[in-house]
Amino acid sequence: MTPRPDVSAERTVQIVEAAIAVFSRLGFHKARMDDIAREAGVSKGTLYWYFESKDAITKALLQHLFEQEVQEVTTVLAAEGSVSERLLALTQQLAGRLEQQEQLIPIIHEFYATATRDPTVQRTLAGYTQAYRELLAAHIQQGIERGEFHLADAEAAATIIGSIVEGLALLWMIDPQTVRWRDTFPLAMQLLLAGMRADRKE
Amino acid sequence: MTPRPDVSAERTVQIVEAAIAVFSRLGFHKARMDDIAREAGVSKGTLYWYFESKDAITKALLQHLFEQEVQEVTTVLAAEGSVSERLLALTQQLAGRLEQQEQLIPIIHEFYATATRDPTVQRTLAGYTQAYRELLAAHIQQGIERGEFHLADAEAAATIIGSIVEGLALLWMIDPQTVRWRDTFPLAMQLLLAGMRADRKE
Amino acid sequence: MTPRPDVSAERTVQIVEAAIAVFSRLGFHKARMDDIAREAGVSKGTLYWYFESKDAITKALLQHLFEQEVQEVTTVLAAEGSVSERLLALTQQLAGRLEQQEQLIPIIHEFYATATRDPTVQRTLAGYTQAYRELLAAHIQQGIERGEFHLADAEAAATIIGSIVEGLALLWMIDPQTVRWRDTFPLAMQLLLAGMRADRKE
Amino acid sequence: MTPRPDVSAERTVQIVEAAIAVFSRLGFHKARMDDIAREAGVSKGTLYWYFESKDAITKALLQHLFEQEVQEVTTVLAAEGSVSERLLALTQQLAGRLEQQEQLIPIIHEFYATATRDPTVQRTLAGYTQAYRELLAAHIQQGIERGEFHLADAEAAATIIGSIVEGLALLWMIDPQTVRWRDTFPLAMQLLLAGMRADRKE
DNA sequence: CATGAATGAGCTTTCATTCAT
DNA sequence: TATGAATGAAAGCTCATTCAT
Repeated sequence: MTPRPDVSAERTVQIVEAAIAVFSRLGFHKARMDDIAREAGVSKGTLYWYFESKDAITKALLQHLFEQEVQEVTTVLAAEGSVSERLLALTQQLAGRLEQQEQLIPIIHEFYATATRDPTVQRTLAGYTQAYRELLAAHIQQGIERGEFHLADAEAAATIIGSIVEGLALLWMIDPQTVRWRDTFPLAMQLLLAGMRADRKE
Repeated sequence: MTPRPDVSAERTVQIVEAAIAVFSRLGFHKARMDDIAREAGVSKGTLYWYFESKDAITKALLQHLFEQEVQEVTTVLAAEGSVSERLLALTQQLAGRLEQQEQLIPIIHEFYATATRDPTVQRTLAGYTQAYRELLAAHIQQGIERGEFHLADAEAAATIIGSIVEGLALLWMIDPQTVRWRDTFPLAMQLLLAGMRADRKE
Repeated sequence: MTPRPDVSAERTVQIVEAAIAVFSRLGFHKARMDDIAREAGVSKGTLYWYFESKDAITKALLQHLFEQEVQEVTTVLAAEGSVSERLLALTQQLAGRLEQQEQLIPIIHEFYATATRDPTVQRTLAGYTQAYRELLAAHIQQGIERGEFHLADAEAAATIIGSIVEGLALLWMIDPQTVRWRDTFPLAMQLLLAGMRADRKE
Repeated sequence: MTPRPDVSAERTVQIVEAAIAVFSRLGFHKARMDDIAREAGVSKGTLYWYFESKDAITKALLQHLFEQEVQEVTTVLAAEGSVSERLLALTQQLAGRLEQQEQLIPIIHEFYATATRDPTVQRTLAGYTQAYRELLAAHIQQGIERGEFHLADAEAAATIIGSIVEGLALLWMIDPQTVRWRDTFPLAMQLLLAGMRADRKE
């Protein structure tokens, strides 16, 4: 008669978080369902009660991460100030995020790599990156209209910013010793914004 | 008893190229040694005659790919003209290369992702990206000394260019429909170069 | 506090009938307790309230089926007329039953097959087939005593009739296209009865 | 250079025979691939080198048995003498075979039971039983033409004989204590043959 | 040098059963 | 009585690697 509290939601989170921990430690392919179960403090069967498969856990995990990311970017870009200022603020925001989630970057890249061979993954990821780029593009367009930037193609500029984010994270993953994200990202943005402000004619 | 010619070298290349084909088709984790053997037209045992393990093939493969790349970049940057012109020429060069090697991008990303967990891969890849960045940095430094750029940190600028290359390739992999590498990469370089030429003061 | 009516009996039947439906559809080994629960419209826990295990459901199911069968055979054989006539009537009866219960035949065969390895199943099934054969034997014995049949061993003859029933059902299960039970079973009985009536001397 | 002798054929037989032993002991569903491997004295991997799956082993096994059976029946029926005599000889032959293969009968029935749910199994089994029945039918037809039998439908008679064979084996499987195959099968054939010889008019 | 049969640890997923509520 | 979340032992299959020939 006493309805048990619905633990479904928290169990799901619990499992996803365990998966994040295990994937961070071992990577997707070396992580076994047993590892995730042990980390989550539940049995292997419970994993399958809440998720269809290992892949399903992975997808939930990444969805979780991407949603957070788009959300944060939205918030930062909604602040006061010139578009340039907001974009520079974004670099700080993302630098912080990267530092927090260091160990997740390889998982994300493993997942990226599967996009070419799995249309569902492809579509999901493309959806997120498009949302991201559209968000940036809208702000850049605003900057163009306000006369802040001299630029024809806001979309392309947005893609370039996205590329720098992803590319720096990637180089950092390959070579964390030498690549200094914290300084380099703001510099990149400064140079890019300077270029966008400049009256180029060639 | 005429000594047979040493077929070692060509067998090695044959196997590496088979591995490239198979990895492209299936990805690293789904590619079986049997697949590579069949593709190379040799037996599985032969694979192990020339390579210690699947990982060893992988490393040879990466070497194969990156050596070519660094070589080409070196050549392009050795051309006549201002540093800006040479860097813009580089964008053309790399765009062409990307188009030719579409199918390799996901493999390379799989390896990037493993770098965090495999120190050998890490070291190999870091070595290549460093070589790449140093090459760029040297040219940018030249540009600074000639007064072409107003910039303190040639290394950071080199990293930024590298990031754009890698980041655009990544976004294109995720979303080939929307990301237009051919146009975006030159634009990125133009904006960046404009920024590097500008007298920034903040 | 009016005592609720005992729903035990109807729940039991409800579950057994659900099991029949599910086993028919999927076979014993592929049928999961979840499937039976869903089919019965109860929870999996309820299944275990009424039955100890999947095997217990199975045994109840077999009982359910065989009790009906022995009952019907008894009724048909209790009719008026010569033993031959009654046995021929039985063929009509069984042919009809087979047609109604087409989907049950494979399940029954799965249980037959397990008899060798499960003494309980063995005993249960052997009990039913013995009851069946004794019933037939009693009637055949009557036929012998009345001079209708020239035959020494009523038991063996009963077993033969049982064999034809089971064997035809089996062949029909294997090859429903070619085996025409409706015609073949009466013919078999006619030939057998003719043989039983004949004065054989070898 | 010295070609190794092809052990493929004998390995296959070795595995099938191990499977027969294990299936006899445990039944199809309880038999694990590990059990078969251990019994055959090879590794589990070797099983999969020679057979695609557990099912494939089962099918090879049964094909083996059925082919033998049809072969033996063909041989016995090719003997001298009246059709009646040959059919009676067949009962001896099959009784011997049954005794030898006692433990295989449950496996065969497990397989029969799957026919309804697996069209491939269905087709295979139907093929064998048809071959069997056609063989019998041809001989019975001969008996009809020679005036040995008074009978319209040789096919149906063949099916009846087949039913008795299968049905007796089935009842014996269920109740080996009470069903006496050795005596009952010849009696069944005698009664049936007597019926086929008799001038029936009802 | 080359072959390919053989190995066996490892992994995901299934599902009968239990038990707190 | 009834529920359904939780359990965990299985089991089929894969595949990098080895090694006798």
